[in-house]
Amino acid sequence: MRAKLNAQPNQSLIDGIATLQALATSPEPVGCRELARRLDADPTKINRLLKTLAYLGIARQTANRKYTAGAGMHVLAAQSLFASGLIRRALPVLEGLRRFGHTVALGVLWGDSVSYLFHAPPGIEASAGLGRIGLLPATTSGIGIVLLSEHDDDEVRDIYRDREIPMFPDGIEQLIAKLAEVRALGYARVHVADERDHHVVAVSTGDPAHAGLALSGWIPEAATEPLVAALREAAPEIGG
Amino acid sequence: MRAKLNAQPNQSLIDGIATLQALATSPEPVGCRELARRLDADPTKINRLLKTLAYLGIARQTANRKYTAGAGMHVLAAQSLFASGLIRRALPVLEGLRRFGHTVALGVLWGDSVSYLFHAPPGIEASAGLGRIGLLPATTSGIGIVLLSEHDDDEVRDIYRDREIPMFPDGIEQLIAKLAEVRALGYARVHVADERDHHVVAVSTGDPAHAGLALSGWIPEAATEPLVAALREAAPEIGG
DNA sequence: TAGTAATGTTGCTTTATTAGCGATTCTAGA
DNA sequence: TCTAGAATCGCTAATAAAGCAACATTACTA
Repeated sequence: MRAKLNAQPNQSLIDGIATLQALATSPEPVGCRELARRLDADPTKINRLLKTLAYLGIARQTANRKYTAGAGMHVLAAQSLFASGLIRRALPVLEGLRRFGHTVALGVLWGDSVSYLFHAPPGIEASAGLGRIGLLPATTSGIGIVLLSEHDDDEVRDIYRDREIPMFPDGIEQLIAKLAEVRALGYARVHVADERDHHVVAVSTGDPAHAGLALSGWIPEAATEPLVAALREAAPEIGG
Repeated sequence: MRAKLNAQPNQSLIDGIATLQALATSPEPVGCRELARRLDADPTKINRLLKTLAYLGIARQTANRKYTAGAGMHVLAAQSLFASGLIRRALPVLEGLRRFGHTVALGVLWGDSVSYLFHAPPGIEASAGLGRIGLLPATTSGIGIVLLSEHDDDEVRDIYRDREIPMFPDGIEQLIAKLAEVRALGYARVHVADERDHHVVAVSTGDPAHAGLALSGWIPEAATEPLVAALREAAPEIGG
């Protein structure tokens, strides 16, 4: 469930995290004004937030004055991903799931996006599955769908208010109906959006759910159940 | 080099990141008042910062009202570590360095701490090297020492002002002298603080340096040079 | 089960921080 | 060398944040 705004939120922190998010999702170092344009914010304000982040070591400025993630961001990242045990618990479990010969994925939902912590098709080294895929729209992802289904319908409506919804051309009601189906099933089965007749099956992990686990590939309807059972067996090992 | 404070830093963002750092480095979910005590800050302020972070998905509140990292933190972490390419570039390089039969490590410096992104002794799976070690005092680590040596002496004095320095009982001047030695050599060779006659050799990577690469184990003086050469060859593959 | 202590959160008011405008500095490219 | 765009600064007014006191919630013990 998404937390409600408290009585007196800190707007500077909201702006600062938005700046940091934009920075973290930029594949290349980015300039102060460009970032302000992306955020539709005043350049002076963004400059001050970036300079503050740089002072803290969360961001760093490259030789041509552009900004990118700094060592402090990597330390925070390591703490949250590694020291929390999420990746450490997950890697052997994910390795085990590869026995089915499908793509194995672990992802987390943030707003309307899914970040794939791990995504390994058959044939590549497990450790190479880290960071292969970045952020994708949540509604284009089986993991995204199963994690969205853990939200209230009202929350989903807020996330997608006045927005086109990728893969759901009929809009919010189509998405809400799909999420209801997923809730009833307890897992998501989604058609992959390419020419192959591939599907994703995905379950959530953690209580409350904070990550999703998926297998994808050529999965006929009849093969769904045993794969879901394997995912459900694996999920508590990761959820912590 | 540590960035200088700009003309108008954002104090709320500084406080917010301090709160987030304290949260990320807590091995267990932590309560609002406990966190305020650790930060020597007003509980109301910390509660508001935490609530704001929770609203953003960076933190989440557990069932017993304590706070821990949330999905948004994991997404930011994944973006900065994985999508930036740091881990993806590093893992095959680190795997290659294991041919020497020593412990291989990659770490980043933040303030007075080193976070080990990777630390794999001989005999364990490379992917298990992620997250094995958390935060350590920088001065107890070869990687910390080599990265501290990239700072101005004044910066180092600021970091350690009025503080005891782990492994440097004679204080700041002893540390400054060691850092000067490391600068002259271009690498760090540090005795491991246990009963074995083990040493670490470490070099920095990136320009400006933002991570350190190390080998540790039984390394006689005569074996230092070829190991340093291998580290120096490996470093640009990671530094990006 | 009731009481107590600790914790989490709110409302209000004051104050300090932040925002934005205009100016200045810096850098890259022609 | 000049120009344009980007980065950053200084100043001032406005608003957001801080802190105090009060209230709400929870957990533990007798």
